[in-house]
Amino acid sequence: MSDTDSRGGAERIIEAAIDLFGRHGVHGTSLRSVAQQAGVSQALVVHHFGSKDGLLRACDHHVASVTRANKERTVAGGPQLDPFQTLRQLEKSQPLLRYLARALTEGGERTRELVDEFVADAHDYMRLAEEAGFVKPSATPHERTIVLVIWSMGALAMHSHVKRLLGVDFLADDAPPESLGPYLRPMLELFTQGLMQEGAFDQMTEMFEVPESISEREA
Amino acid sequence: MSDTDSRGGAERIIEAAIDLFGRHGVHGTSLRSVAQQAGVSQALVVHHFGSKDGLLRACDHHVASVTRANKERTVAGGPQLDPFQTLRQLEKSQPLLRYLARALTEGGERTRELVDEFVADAHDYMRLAEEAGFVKPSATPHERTIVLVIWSMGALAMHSHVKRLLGVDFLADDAPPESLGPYLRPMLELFTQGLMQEGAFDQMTEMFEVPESISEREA
DNA sequence: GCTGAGACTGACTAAGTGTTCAGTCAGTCG
DNA sequence: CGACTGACTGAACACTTAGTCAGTCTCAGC
Repeated sequence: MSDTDSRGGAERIIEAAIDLFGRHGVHGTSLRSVAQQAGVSQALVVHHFGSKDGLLRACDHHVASVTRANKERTVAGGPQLDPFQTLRQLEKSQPLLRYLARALTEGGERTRELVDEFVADAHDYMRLAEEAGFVKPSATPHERTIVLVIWSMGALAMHSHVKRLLGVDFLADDAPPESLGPYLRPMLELFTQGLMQEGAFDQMTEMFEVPESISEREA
Repeated sequence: MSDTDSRGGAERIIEAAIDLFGRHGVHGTSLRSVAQQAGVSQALVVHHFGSKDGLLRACDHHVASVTRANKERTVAGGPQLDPFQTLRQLEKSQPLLRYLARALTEGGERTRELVDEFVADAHDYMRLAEEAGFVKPSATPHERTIVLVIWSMGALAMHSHVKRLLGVDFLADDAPPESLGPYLRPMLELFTQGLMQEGAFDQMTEMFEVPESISEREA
């Protein structure tokens, strides 16, 4: 909306689209509103991206490239429990994370590729962390990693409830690391001392003791 | 759709609305499509519920009453790790769970009440399970319960990815309990043996426990 | 100068949206 | 019987939607 914006129109449009798609969903966002927020005409949006679906794909591609570029930063940061922690430290990460949170649930087939990439990365980190002696070995390492990624993604998708219930804002731009405490502290406690007493395990696993068909799964 | 439907119009409309809202979202569902699926005119929908928002509230109320009615069943079932497990055993629970999964993420303030209820219930269950010797005590029991509920809700919201990655379908009507194995087995393993080795705990909790250590880090 | 390409726009279209309204029909009550 | 109620409908309403189109502007290259 500012008179002097050095960035090109297409770039401003994608930025506005990510913000509005994340805020109100795809169906709840019109090309008009995207154009208005970007300070351009609606026709220009179609001119650049062909259609609303084309704009959506461009947004996905943009988010994917940003997250991919951050993989190196994640690797350098040592063992990581939360795959989105490094994304949070990006500048202006709030709209991007909000878009990602929404895409994870209503994206359907579109987000499949991105999620698979998160899982693959997490698998690498877990293997490294296990070799470094940070995490314990598992009877089903593949499934365990998937469950952990699902929980992280799910918690991101539930960010509004997390903020209300714990006072932890996953989308905050300038949140200091210790502000995540009310979420991370019980998580770390669960991941060290566990949740259940020893006896409860055998009692509950009986129900799921099917032939070891799943353990065949491997990459 | 069927010529002879004993149920009243309002009931059929709510059922159709829950199905379509859960499938395509609120913005992606028109009153026309709801009326068509219910085998009724669009005007009747407005006649019964006043507006689209009124229909939405009626759906929320319906879901809330069903889940509330199942609280007793949950209590009788003993210690429960997943607050949605009993919902899954309902007949025709698939549309209801899908609606719930979508409402959890895009419901915003609307779903606040329902989520708070889930948390309050989970708090009761955790206290009972702790007294029964099933789960270990926690330094932050309140936050721990919230985190567990958030993970459960988040996993439900991620049901499409869970199905693709683990072959576990949270929304399946006729799924036998052991079909949840690939999800529940690593979860139980995490909750008994934990995830991290003993040494890793102190190393990572430093960041969130003592404020002085952080100021030292920055200096 | 001129040409052509591409960013960019206002005006338009056809379809779809939630909502309004007048009115039909089957019952119920006095 | 007539008055009345409530479920139910078709047709219209005003509005928004994604997408089209003709045409303007800027600017590099000849």
